[in-house]
Amino acid sequence: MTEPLSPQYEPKSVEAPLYRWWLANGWFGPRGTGEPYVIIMPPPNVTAQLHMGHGLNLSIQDVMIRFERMRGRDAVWVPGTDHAGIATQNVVEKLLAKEGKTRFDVGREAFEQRVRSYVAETGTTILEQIRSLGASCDWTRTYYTFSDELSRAVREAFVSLFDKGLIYRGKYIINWCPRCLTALSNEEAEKEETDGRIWRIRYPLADGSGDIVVATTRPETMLGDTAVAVHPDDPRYHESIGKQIRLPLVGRLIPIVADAAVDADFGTGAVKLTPAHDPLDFEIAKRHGLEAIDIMTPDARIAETAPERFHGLDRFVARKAVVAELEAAGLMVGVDNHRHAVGHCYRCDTVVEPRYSDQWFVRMAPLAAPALQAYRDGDLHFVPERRGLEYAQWLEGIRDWCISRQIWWGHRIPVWYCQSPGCAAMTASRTDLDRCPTCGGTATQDEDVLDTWFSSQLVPFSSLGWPDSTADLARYYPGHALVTAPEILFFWVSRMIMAGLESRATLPFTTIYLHGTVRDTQHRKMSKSLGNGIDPLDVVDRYGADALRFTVIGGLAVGTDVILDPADLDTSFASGRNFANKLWNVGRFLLSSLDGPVRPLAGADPNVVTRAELSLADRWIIARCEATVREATEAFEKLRLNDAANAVYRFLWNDLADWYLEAIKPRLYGDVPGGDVARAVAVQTFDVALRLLHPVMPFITETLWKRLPGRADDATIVIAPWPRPDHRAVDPGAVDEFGALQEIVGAIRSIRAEYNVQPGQAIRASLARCGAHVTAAIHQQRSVIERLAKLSALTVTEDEPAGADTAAGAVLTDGTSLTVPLGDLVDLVKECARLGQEIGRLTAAIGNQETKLANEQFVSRAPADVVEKERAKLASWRDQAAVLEGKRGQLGCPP
RNA sequence: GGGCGAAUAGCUCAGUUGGUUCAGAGCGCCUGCCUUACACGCAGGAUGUCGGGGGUUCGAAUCCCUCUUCGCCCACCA
Repeated sequence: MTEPLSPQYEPKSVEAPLYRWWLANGWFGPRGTGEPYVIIMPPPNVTAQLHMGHGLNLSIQDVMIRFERMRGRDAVWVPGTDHAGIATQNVVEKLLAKEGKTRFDVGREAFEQRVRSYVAETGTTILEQIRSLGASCDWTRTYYTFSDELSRAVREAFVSLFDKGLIYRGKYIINWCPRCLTALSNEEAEKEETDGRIWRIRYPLADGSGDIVVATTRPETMLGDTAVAVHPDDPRYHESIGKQIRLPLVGRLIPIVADAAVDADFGTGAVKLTPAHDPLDFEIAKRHGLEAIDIMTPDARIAETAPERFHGLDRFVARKAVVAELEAAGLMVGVDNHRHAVGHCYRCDTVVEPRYSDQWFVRMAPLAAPALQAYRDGDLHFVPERRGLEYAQWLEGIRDWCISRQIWWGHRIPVWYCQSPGCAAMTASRTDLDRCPTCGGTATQDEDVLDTWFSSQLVPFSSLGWPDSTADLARYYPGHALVTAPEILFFWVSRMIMAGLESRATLPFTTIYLHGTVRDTQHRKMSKSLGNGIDPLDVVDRYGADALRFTVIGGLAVGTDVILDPADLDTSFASGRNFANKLWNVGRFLLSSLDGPVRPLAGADPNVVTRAELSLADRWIIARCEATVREATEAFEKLRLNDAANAVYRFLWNDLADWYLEAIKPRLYGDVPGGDVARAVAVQTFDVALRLLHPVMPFITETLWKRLPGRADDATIVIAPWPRPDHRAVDPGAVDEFGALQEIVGAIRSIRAEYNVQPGQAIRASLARCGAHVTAAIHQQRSVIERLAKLSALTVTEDEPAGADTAAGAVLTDGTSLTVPLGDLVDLVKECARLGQEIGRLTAAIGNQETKLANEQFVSRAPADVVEKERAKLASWRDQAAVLEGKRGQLGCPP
């Protein structure tokens, strides 16, 4: 750890060994003391590869957990993976497809085995990738939603809900994915606005007395029609109610029924009813005792319940065939374009088919009520706040949750059916059953598995040992924050809240941070299929994890998306990469200037640096450091992570590096006295800044911090104490006075640039009309100003210096007059114009200000302090303008 | 169809309670510099009807109304 530092930061050589060192020392684990602070990681799919969404999500969580850890909390970040039922099954099915097989060819048990071994191989990949970002998880608690332990929790939750009557089985219209061959929950059927068509079809009355025209967006479903419905009060159809229709193409006789659910104003006001394939139709049919004819096979082909010529046709092929036949029969009245929302499978994007089938459901209303109440009571803190409204609205309109899936990869539903004809008992059980507990007959388990989200909703407590009463559970439940993308607010976050309230009678967390999405420059979501993704591992490899983290955190306004350019990583991650390098060089410079022990700044040590020894620059950087501590701490607390990161950035770059280090170089080099004090101040403020930055850039801060003087070999910034505000460091006088010096230096630099003074050429400058404090400051920091503005001499006079007829000049905001004699370099015409322009600007401002202050309304109604400030402003501007006029006079400028 | 939000520099966005952070930052752009920590750098610059219109107010990027344009969530008008 003591080899010389390279001029350019090389994250690759630093990060991996450092992470191993952290792990070896167990600093990410729980301390067991202090108030717990717990974050449960949203489990990535067990087959996932790290993408930028993870990069963003994990960076945020790690910042939060590291911040709280340094503040002394017993910070525990619980990582895990999700078995991801449908998604994982799809992956393995694709592998099988390459061998020309389906899961049905290999059989259920062999398939499950195949998935298990696949997951065993790849399951640790994503966790390894997470480590490369520097995530300070408690790896001893890594969970997996399909482990034996969590499977036991799933059974417990299921049976408990079943026993309370909150889980039931029944035949309803559910969302069916014909590709995945399973039922989906409402949330898993993503509605997408789609341009479609709506056809108007003539249905003839059986008695030949006329016809009725129905409208439909899915003509193929007519093969399963069992009625036509109209509104009972619709005068157009009053006479038709109760009559029979001869269903075209099929020949079946179906009734016309009246139901208030029909909207008379939509379409033709008459709805064809296909109870087996539409939820509204199903509802109406139930009320009228109508039959439901399922005309589709699981893979959405026309089934044998429809006329034979359609058998086996894909639903969209059948649609064309039905339309063609209806047209040929002269029954097609017309077709219109129609934009409507169509459900798509969230895993494979196939159009979802509403399907009548036997499924398991969770009764949600009783679970939703307390979850909604918690929000209304203000017990849930959403970031950004408006997301809470979405949460509440979803709960208000909650519908029962279909939890059974007709796939093979997942927690088998723990329900056994008695095979004895006389018994047929249905038993939910925590343990496997062979025999029916009622009659002792053979019992067989339900074939379906549970929705993946049924298991992941339990992780805030199942990952801590529930249903056993473990010490972990007692200490680390409930947790505190939950950080995730808004897409899974309903899938996961809401359900965790309901599950926590149901199983543990406590909210699983109280802060819900919902971050934006990572997008490309065209604001498209990054995706494999678009090829616009950024591989975080690639970014880490090029620029380091710290650069990635700073870039996303620093650019992350609360609740907004992060825009990155996949085609230009250099530019996308420039801010993080550049800052890391800057920081590296600040550290390199500082460390190289330290020889021997550095005196402490505070404490009882007789060697301590006293306040009297501090120069203005010292007091200023200490005050700025103090302000940064306050600003960053408050921003982290409010989860304004970008504000915190940028506050430290500004301090380190714009204050410490740009001004302070430049100011103390002569002292450090020994050219002027006070080097030991400067070293002490620089080391202390740098130490503080490193700690403030550590949550965002853990690797580089640790690397530099460890090299600061006086560190033991096993010292780590990971658990270093968070800097505390120190009122003794607050020093508005130093901030003002050093600010005046900065303005002076800036003004001289501007003039140098304006007149192309060679960077190496020292020039003279003089100041007049300074205030007492500033005069003192100038005298104390004369060498600093001379150095920073590259001056050969700086004089301070009461009045304007004589012989300034070949000088450039400027006035500072406090009225200080700056004169820079440049001899031949000064272009008099240009200088006159420059001063004139400045005067013009001031004159305009003075005019406005005079009008404002002449306004009786303003003077009488605005608060006195505001009026006073405005008066002072006016006076100051007049003063400045007068100084500039004087300069024009000296130069002999034309009026 | 219901609900919510956004529009500020070329790009991505800050701007928290209406008045000294009030017009800002980063990236990009222009000029000059390889000044013994850093060219992934230093110094100096340019750029805006704060989406349009109306209103409230002594005072509006900030509050209200309206229009326009984008975005998000929800939704069984077939």
